[in-house]
Amino acid sequence: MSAADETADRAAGGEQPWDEVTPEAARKLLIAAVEAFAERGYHATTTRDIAGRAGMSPAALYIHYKTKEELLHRISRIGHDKALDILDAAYAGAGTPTDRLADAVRSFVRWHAGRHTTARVVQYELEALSETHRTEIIGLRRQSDAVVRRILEEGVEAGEFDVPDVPGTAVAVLSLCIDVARWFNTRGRRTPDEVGALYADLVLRMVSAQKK
Amino acid sequence: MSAADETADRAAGGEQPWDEVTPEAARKLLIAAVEAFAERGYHATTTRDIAGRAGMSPAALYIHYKTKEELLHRISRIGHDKALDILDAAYAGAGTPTDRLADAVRSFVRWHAGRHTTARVVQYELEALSETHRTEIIGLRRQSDAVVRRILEEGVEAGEFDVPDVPGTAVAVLSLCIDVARWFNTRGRRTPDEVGALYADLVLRMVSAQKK
DNA sequence: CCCGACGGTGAGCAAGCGCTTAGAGCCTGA
DNA sequence: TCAGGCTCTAAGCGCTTGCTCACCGTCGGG
Repeated sequence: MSAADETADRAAGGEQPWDEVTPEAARKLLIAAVEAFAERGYHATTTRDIAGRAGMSPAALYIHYKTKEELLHRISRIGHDKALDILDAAYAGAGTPTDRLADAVRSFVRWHAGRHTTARVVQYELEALSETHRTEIIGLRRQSDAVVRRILEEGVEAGEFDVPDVPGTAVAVLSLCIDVARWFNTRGRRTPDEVGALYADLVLRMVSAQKK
Repeated sequence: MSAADETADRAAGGEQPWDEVTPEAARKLLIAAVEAFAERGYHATTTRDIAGRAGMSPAALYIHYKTKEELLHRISRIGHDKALDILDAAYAGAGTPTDRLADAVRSFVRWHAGRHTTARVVQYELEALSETHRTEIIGLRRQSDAVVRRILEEGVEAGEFDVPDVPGTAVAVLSLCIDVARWFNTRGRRTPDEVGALYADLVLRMVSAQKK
């Protein structure tokens, strides 16, 4: 990946992903699976389809992954880690709660728009995970929720936010951002950056203390 | 259904649904399908599962529906009609744009929470529809989008709203409401009414002109 | 009193599914 | 040079899937 690509990619909401997946064949299969799952859904995707997209035979899949479900779990786990990283980075950032909430929403939305293929799988295929894997992932999601709630609480304490219902608003903010993965379309008019900016503005309006 | 049930149901966001589906066996199958699709998703649901929930043999399904996909289409069509009705009613209502937007969000969210089983199928199983059926349904969704956009425009004209990006905000508002179907849980702390009220408040904050 | 229509069942077909296995090709190190 | 270990494939197994078909009970009208 060139330096220019890296810059463009970071602007789109994430660095080159899937680097952590090795060897290359395993990564190619995983990327093929992300595309297929995002297009048709986990259950409508066949192992033959995944292997075909990766230019390999169906049996090749089982050298790198025990089951089709393990593939989904790897995708879901990496994606949730990334999403949580984004929120944590915004929480740890400098500035007022207002700045940090705007930053969190902006970068979180940018990722869901720019990587909407991945995000769609990560956010909407939880039910297909095994019991064990699902509870693991749900733990990560609770952490995301906690980060947003904490930013809101700190904003309220600082007198910057007026939020009567912090847990409810945290759910709404996260829900708003996550659902970008469902409707966002690369062929649409907006770039991930633009959607991120729009959403950051909308969320700030939702929580900011009214000047009367 | 008793009068008390009807009142409780209307409060939950919709009158007794599926009345339009006859005969009774067809309705029982359809209700069973809604439950199964909402729980596991369309592709993970078998015709044997649907028939089993309805207390019938697998073959019975094909007396009332040509294919499994036709069942999904009937559900999706009826659900989208209902959702559009709710928005239209709010649009046609009395009061200022502020009142009507609050009403739209409140009742739309109440439906997505109270009937989240149905709503989940309606909102998240579009991809499983056939090409023809999907384009039909997408038309209905565009109408919903147009209604919200029109309320926003009228509010801006009336000077009640300050919305720099009307189409983008309309998408965000609808997205926020729709995603309730994904996370809402009957065993959670909030009633559909409470979520509706919270969301109506949040949306009004998103669009209302700031008093400075 | 019988008859056709209707709504239902039990059994099962063809196709496609996730996954396995036997073995081929190829790289690596002694 | 070649043995041992990886990676990958061709073939296919056992099972489930959406859907069909021959047949059956029930019931209102002539």
